[in-house]
Amino acid sequence: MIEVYNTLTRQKEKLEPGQPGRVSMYVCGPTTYNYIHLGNARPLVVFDTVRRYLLYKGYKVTYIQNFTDVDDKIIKRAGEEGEEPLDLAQRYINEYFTDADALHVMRADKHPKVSEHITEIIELIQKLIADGYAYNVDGDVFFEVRKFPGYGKLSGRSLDEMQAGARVEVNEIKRDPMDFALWKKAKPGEPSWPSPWGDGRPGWHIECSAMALKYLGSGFDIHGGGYDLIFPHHENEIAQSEAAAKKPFARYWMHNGFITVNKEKMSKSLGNFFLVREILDKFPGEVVRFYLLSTHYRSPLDFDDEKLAASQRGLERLKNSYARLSEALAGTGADDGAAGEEERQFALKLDQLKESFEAAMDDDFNTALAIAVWFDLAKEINVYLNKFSPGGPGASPELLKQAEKLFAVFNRVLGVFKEDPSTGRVVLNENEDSGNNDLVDKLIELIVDIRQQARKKKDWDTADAIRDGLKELGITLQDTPQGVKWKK
RNA sequence: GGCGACGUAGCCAAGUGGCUAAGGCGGAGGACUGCAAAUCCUUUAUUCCCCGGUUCGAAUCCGGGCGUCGCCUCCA
Repeated sequence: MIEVYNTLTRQKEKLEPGQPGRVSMYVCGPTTYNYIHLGNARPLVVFDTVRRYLLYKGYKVTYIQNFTDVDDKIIKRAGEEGEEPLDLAQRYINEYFTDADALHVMRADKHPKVSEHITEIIELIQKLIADGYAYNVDGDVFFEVRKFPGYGKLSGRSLDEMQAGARVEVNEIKRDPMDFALWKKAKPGEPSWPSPWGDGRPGWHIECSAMALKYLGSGFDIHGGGYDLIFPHHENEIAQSEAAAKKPFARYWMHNGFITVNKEKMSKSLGNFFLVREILDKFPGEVVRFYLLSTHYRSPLDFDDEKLAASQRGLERLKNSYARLSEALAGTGADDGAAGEEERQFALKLDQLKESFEAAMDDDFNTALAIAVWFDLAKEINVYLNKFSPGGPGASPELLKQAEKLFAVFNRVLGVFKEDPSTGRVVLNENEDSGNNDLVDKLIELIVDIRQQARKKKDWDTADAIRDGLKELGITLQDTPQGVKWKK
């Protein structure tokens, strides 16, 4: 049984999809006026992981993530760069996929764009006007919040409370300061579309309502996004959608916590943001993803290079264990396969670990705990493998395969390492450049050979000098029982 | 001002009424090695911000205090 923390009810609830065996999800995607930053990346990775776990549990998942390609910030940026707003938005949509791919975020079933859903948006607004929830003031259309009784139910505040704060800009043409724009009258030089109220473009909130209703219908299962979207964005989505459809919009609202820098929210206005691709210059995507999942999704996550580096070292541990496993598996030829006490223990552990992993994920997608279970798996693999010395009796290939499979399952759910689609096996080093630089490789091997000759003669001074010298060039040598391993 | 979240080891981070307070990084010790490196193993919080209270029993519940952060305006 999966439990989900629902922002709407402020508690964990049993996940019961509207249609048995199917889960529909809508996640608010980025406004594409720049490369995405780490704060944008968190919901992508978090909800991608939710999706992956639901798939693992056998649900058919319909996953929609929009792009906001019509927006004030896009228009502003386009003006600065002398580019058409829609072209600029499309450019960053393409760039988005580069980053998302690096983080192993699966493609949504549909990535709808605002600019391609103007018709649906207009129809929705028309309905809201017809039903008395919205009004047109000379080409600007607003949603009248006082007409929607449930306004404030998601963010947990009342209209009166919000106005007590009274930091809302005064806008004479609105009936209530909290009313928000559904349709904005066109200004010269801005992208606009014809509508019954004159040329203009959609307000921010209406797009998500229109697209979610179109692709998932009202009463779909999970709506996700960042914590800061609760108000006003999601509050307004609920108001519009439920006013129009006369029934609940989304059943479970999930919100991820912020990425912080020195404990302060990472945001564009504070200027303390880090672009995903800047980070990817220093760390592989799998490390970034692993780091993003190392904390529960609702908690804040503080970012700095040190923490990523710590994650990277932790990930090495997982990789090593899997590499050892693969090596052992390749080496186990003729084995008695006798199921001794060691084997029974190990088999039992594997079962327990699988259960623990699922229990962690069932509990509101507790990836931090799930990762701990993953480390436990690595340890159990190591402990089991340590019982066998090279040349002696081998480990059980059956169990090793089972362990490998479990590792791959954990990996598939968390999406950390790439997977070989044909074998289902984990790919540990997707970014390693293979094959090129033949000459350099050959030179290194020549040097290594010479060093080996020195070592044979116990000429340690020469051997160490070569090792130190190569190290300074960024090449590390390891003398192992299987021979010398080197790494650039 | 209104509303909300959080405070667990040197650092990160699970756990929210009861077995020995997960896991990772770092540290320490050991195995391996010519020495290293890498790896593996072991170890690392008598205690969960502080003070009261409830309870047979609290990191976990309640009250108060201190501190940090967030939302209320575009933001993932």
